[in-house]
Amino acid sequence: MVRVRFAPSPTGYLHIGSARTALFNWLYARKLGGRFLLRIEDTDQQRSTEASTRSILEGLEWLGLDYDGEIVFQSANSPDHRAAALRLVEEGKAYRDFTPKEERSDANVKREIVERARRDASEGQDHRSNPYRDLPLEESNNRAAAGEPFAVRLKVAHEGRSHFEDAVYGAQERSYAEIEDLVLLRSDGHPLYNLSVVVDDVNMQITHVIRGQDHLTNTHKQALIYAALGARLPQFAHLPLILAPNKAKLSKRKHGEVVSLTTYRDRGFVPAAFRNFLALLGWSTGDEQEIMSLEELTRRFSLEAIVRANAVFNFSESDPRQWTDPKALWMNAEYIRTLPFAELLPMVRSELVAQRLWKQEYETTEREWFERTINLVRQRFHTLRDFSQQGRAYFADDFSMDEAAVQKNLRREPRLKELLPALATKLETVEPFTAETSEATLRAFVEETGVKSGLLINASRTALTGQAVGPSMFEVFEAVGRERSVKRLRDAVALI
RNA sequence: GGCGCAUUGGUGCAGCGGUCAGCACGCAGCCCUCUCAAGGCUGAGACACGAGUUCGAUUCUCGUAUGCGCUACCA
Repeated sequence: MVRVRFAPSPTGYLHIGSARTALFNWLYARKLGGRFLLRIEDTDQQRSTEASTRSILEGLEWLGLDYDGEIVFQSANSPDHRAAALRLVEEGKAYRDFTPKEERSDANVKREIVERARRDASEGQDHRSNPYRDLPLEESNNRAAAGEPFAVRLKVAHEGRSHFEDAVYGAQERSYAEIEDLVLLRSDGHPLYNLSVVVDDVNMQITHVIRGQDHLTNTHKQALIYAALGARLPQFAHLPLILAPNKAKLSKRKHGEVVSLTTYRDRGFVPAAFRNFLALLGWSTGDEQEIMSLEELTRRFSLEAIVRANAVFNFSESDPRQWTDPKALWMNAEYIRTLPFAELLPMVRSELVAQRLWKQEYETTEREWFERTINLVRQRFHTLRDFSQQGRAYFADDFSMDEAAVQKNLRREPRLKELLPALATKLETVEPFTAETSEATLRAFVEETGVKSGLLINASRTALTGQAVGPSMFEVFEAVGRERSVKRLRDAVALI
């Protein structure tokens, strides 16, 4: 049976790249009737937080990705990891390195790595030159027993090549000569990442490791650990990375909240829309279909169709209208306008509740009106927030007047001072008060007064909604209702 | 520095030896129209470069360039 896992570090918010990794793992598991497990890699005590773990769980839930079994907290397994390392020492597959720990400042690691590599190369230093590599086990045991600190390193063979088949990137090969005797256990006894992942993946019986491409080359090291442990290698599938517009790594420090999944929830994304968008970053069906439900994504998903090139997440810090990828925004609007009302309702409700615009009647006596109104306004909304922002005038009387709209549609024509109240009076007696009858009334009024219909229509729009744009005005009359329409037409005079 | 991976319009993807190089988002124009959307139509816009292989390369091979990743007693 297929068993996959999503293994985030709980350091900060859930990154959209991680979210996509989770999605792909989930899709793969669900497609094959397998298990989708969750492992929190909280071994970095300094940086891991409970709040972060919570936000990861919330994020998964928001995306609709449920996990199987209990959450595994990696820190709980470190005794296992340590035992595994020591067992490898006993078996001669790893050795204790008594070299004192080299201190390196975090800030310069990258540079130090490059410098050391250059130095080693020029000195012809090979990766098997550690003086403790061939220390007899007995002496090693004695020194350890005497309390001398040591790190544990894997013994990598002198000759040969490491191979594995990646489901996305194909056959991968690397010479052992390029791989150092990697540290499994730090001198303070803490297991290192590569060891921990492998031991946990073995224990969790993971069959497919689907993760970011940044792990591709390190997979050879992990393959060595699998071999030393005598465990079967899982199938690997590495995913292309999601990059910022300047093709750099997407990071919170540099790019801010666009990379955080919670941002999308908070800014009014429909989960299905964002999920759909994420699925299309680095994967496609091969045909022209882009809008897909979770069921459809599951049915059509395959590792073979994953793209190898990194994807650029296209947004613009300077343009608020493109605060995130325009296609994601488009897709969200697409979902908002096409989702069955019943599916949209809970999301609209919570938005209105949050903004104190919700009335219980919307689900009882005013249900019909509410549904018609939502269906009317959602046609031009992009996020769920719009229901309480641009849509406020439909649900409350204390909406704001857009100054530009007032200028353009009301103030430019002084005659509106008389026209609007007169129109209000006409509308007051119309029965029933619908889009059709309000239109007939307004058209008749136009005939009578000889003004242009557009003048009254646009003025009415601003009077009733505070805006210059919106749905067909006669539908707006009906949605706002007679009483409020009449009042707003009369109140608008004060603004002219 | 070494190793690895990648390279189709601004972005996301199709293409898998012969296509007018396709779709979506975005952009521009037109239609529709009471505004703005939606919708319809039209348009601008790409195979990184150089060698090979081949009757023929976007597609296969090699090289170059560029980008990204890894390289640590970080994860």
